[in-house]
Amino acid sequence: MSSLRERKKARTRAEIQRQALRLFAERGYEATTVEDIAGAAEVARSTFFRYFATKEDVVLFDDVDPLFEKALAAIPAGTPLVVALIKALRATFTELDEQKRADEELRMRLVRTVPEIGAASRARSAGDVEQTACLLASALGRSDEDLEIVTLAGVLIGARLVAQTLVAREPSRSYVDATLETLERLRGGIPLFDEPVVGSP
Amino acid sequence: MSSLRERKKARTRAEIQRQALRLFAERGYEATTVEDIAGAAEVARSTFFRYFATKEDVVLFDDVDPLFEKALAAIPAGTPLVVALIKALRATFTELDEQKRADEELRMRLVRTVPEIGAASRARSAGDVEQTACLLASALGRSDEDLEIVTLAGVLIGARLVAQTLVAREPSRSYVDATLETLERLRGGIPLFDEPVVGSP
DNA sequence: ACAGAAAATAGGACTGAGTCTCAAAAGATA
DNA sequence: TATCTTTTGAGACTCAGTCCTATTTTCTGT
Repeated sequence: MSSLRERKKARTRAEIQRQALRLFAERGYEATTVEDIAGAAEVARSTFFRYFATKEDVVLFDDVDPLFEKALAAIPAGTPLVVALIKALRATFTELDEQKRADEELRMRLVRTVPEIGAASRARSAGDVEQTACLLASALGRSDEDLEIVTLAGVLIGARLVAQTLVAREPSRSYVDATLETLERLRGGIPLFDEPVVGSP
Repeated sequence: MSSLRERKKARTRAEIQRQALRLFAERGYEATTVEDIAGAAEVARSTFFRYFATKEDVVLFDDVDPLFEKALAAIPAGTPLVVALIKALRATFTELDEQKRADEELRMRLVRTVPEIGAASRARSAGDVEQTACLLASALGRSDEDLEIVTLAGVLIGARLVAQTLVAREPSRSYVDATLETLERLRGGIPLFDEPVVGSP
């Protein structure tokens, strides 16, 4: 069913992305203009924007959420939620690595390295509370209006932010591991919540 | 110690932000250019960028945080952290005058409403983890490298996001109340963490 | 009170991202 | 082949953000 037209489109898209990643790696993200990328891919500048809405988008093909959703739904009923989340997270990322390893390396490095891309990535992946609440609601068979569901959604997004912070502090670290560790720590309850403050001297 | 120079700077900054928020409310975020804002604040375009690094920053800039920080430091030593946070939050907002409270409301509405601002706000959340961790570290007399501190910081940011969601659902609601309620709920531990998932049918 | 130092501002030039339009090219259809 | 549709190229345009310089405003020492 793939007409010549569709094959060409796919090839153009891939080529733009390939050249973009190559140039980002060579000269850096800021120092590479969209015009450079278009030129390297032998395409007009306006064509670039027909394939990718923004310059960041070349780096961010973020299909993680739907994959995670699928993985979570596949966890057998009766599993405690935290465990289910942990398993689904592992499954998602191992599946992701198998498919596109070479480019994925570079992509991750750019996300960690270039502040602008990192910010864009966080803005997308952090998602909003409502979205996560929906996910949890369907996982637990509850309503997404449920205040407990919403609260839990917030905590989980917080956990992701913590993981990102940990990776930022120690870039060699795996994001998945950092997330898993944070979830594990939260299983023991929210730390320090009843610790006394020291006050001002 | 506040020289004329510093007072003027503070006034200029406040005026730019006030005009910006007013214009955003009137014509929308996209439809308002930095030049419009500068003009309304009777200031040069380049001056705008001396006060705010980006157009988004004019919305994200928050002069409530330092107030909260002060309020937290004023809580007597020995108070459990959650209680201290709750008290400090209350104190901060009762202290705000009518004008600032209204500005704060509008700011929050824009963060929820304009996708671009929401994204920028989320993108900064990770940085906020570090910042919040510092705050908590000094409140508890610990190091901000402490993993428990960082984790707690993430949870609190999550709580803030939850509060925003609740206000979005029920706009008549006060943001402070929503935050306080969420903190109270979290005192009882993270809800639903060990609830069994239903799996896919 | 006044001169000179330090800081803030206005104003404008410039780069690059993102949008839009239109005519030409390539592909599909019959 | 002729014709209709989709994709592309090219260029004009807006606006965010950077940078530089001359000018004004505030501060400081005398």
